[in-house]
Amino acid sequence: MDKKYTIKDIAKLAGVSKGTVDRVLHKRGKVSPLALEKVNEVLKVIDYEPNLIARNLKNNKIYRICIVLPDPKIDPYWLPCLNGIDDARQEFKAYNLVIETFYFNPEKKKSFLKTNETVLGLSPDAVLLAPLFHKETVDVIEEYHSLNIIVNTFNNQVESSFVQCFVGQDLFRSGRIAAKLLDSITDKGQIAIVHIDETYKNAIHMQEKERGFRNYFEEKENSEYTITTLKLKNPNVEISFNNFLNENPDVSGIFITTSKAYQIAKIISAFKHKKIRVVGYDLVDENVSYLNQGVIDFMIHQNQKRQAYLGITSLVEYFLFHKEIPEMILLPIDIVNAENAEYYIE
Amino acid sequence: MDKKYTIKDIAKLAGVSKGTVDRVLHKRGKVSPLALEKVNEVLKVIDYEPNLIARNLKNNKIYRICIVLPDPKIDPYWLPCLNGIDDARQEFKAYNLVIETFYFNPEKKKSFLKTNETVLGLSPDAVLLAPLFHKETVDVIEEYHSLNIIVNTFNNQVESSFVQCFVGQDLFRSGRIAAKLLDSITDKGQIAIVHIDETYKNAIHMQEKERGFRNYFEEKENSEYTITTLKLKNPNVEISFNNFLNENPDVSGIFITTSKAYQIAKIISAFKHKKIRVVGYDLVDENVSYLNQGVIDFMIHQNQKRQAYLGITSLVEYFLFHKEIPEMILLPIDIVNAENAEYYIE
DNA sequence: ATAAAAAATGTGCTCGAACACATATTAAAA
DNA sequence: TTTTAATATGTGTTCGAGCACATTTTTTAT
Repeated sequence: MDKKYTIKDIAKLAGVSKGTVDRVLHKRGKVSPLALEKVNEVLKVIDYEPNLIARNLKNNKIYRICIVLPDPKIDPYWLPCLNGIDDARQEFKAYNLVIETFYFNPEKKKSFLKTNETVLGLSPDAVLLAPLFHKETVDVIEEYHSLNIIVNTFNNQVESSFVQCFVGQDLFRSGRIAAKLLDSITDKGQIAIVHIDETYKNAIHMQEKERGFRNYFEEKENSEYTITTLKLKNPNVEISFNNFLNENPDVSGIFITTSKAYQIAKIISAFKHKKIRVVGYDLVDENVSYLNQGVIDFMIHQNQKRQAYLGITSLVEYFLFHKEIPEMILLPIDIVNAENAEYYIE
Repeated sequence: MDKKYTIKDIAKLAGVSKGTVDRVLHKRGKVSPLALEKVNEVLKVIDYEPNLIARNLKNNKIYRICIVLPDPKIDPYWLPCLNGIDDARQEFKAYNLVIETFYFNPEKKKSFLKTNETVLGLSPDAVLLAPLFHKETVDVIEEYHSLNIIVNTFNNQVESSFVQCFVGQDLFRSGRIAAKLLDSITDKGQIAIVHIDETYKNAIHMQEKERGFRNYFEEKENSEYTITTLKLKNPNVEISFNNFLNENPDVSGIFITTSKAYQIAKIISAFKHKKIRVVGYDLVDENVSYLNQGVIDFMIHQNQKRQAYLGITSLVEYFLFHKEIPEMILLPIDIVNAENAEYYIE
């Protein structure tokens, strides 16, 4: 009853040859109305699922997927992505896939352009892109598109109709979550939103998080907080923030919009006056350390590993199994405290 | 350079036939020392990965996997599992797999035994089991084992050497997480651990969570809490708990060890005296509703969907791709508040 | 009516691993 | 040395989809 029908079965049932069935299934034409009718009749009754194994055995084209992302040696934020890429590579190693990683220097537009130039030269079937530089990205994507190379982006969103799929998180919502967390662990007083080393390339990220954060408190009636935004730049973070704390003794909560919560945590742990609550992003070692010490209360996990993983697998499954690529994959926004952190560290 | 070698390639390189290579690779014997040497020499140099697609095309055995779990109509806790099962079914629908679901009445041992009897009669290749009744489970697993049927368990752990893999969460740790959460949102006072409708079949679950919960506060120095355990049974939950609240005005936090936090939330939302913090389990509709109302503060997500999914996929990948089945798959323990709940509801 | 062109249909090979079976080689027995 | 047994090696088929090519049928033109 659960028997899998083959093209041969259909051919026999319809009284035609497998070639005809094949033509009907693939709408290749050259089929008489009568034969078409007969085959469709059979297809209506049975539930035909092509055997993907056989299909892939035949179609042994080598698909090449290139991943373009910032060098994790320069910005360790991207390090978990490598594990996600490895996972995907491992999972599909039986297939004819070449999955290659290409780094660029996240501080240099030129490096970004050059890396993409290299990738373009390889004419891969698809590219998974971490689009840091807005204008350059749009141009690059257009180039890929003109060569019929599919482009997925991850981590950062960029509005281009040539992007097949974006994998990432809803940053606005992520800001709201941070707000809710701080709200639940502090009473009243001043809350500081801290942007560290804001640059053109991550500004949108931070602003979106801030928007969500403020939105939460705006929606909440009779909220007893005042909210201040601070933009700090290394190497002056320590001095500036210390000054801020001294000038604002009523600070009860801090929301850091980047991976650099540990810088603030360091200052706070020295600042013994009162308990200040901290919420930040990303499970980099330093953050986890302060999380375990109780200086940071909650972290929000951006799940870069899974972003990279899903960015690749959606492409692979499209090539191999003809699965549709979704327009957007929004990952859950994981809340992490000292007790469940180990599950998310990767 | 990334070329995939085939058996034919090896044969040519070694100067033997593909039959001989096959015998060497599968250690089927009937190979002369000389030929063995020649083939091994080649294998040492190149990196041969058998093409799993071709292998599976040939070995087109139909694998049958049965999932045995409580009827979700009786206990909706199990409802998300169906989605996980469907996901797995969908993902592998191209392969020769029969994935069938069998329900039993979670309140009746007899039903459990009967369902397993039915499954045994089908002699599947593997079974994914939700082992509610301890003794009976051990016996059933032994029966499966004697028929060479692989058994994975999920949700509940049962110590039997015949279980290939357990998929679930670390309940002790989950208790600790709940403790940490309550600790971070309450100051001092009394904390109540509430077990609702504790029965033999879920007692271990609850106790393990309680152990973890208490362990957290034991480790913490100068904790200003007193912790009380309450065992409530329907239909007396409302009366008993109301009495408890009235007799203990210093209650500041509640940890409910089952999916029934909504019952407690209902009572609390009527009890206006002071803010009491609540942490519970599972994203059933009623709980989510109280989470959104702000009566429940945090939920812990047990991820039944993914438990079922991974329980199946580990089996499928073993059969299809000869992947090793891990002894244990521990899922992350997700912390959920009103803002990120939507991502986990399934 | 017949040839030529067009359309429809069927056949056969490929992909790589696995294994049955046929053939070749070597070793042991007569 | 020849026969027989044992062992080693090679060949060919299978799985299902896909596609090139061969063959058949139908249509159009002469």
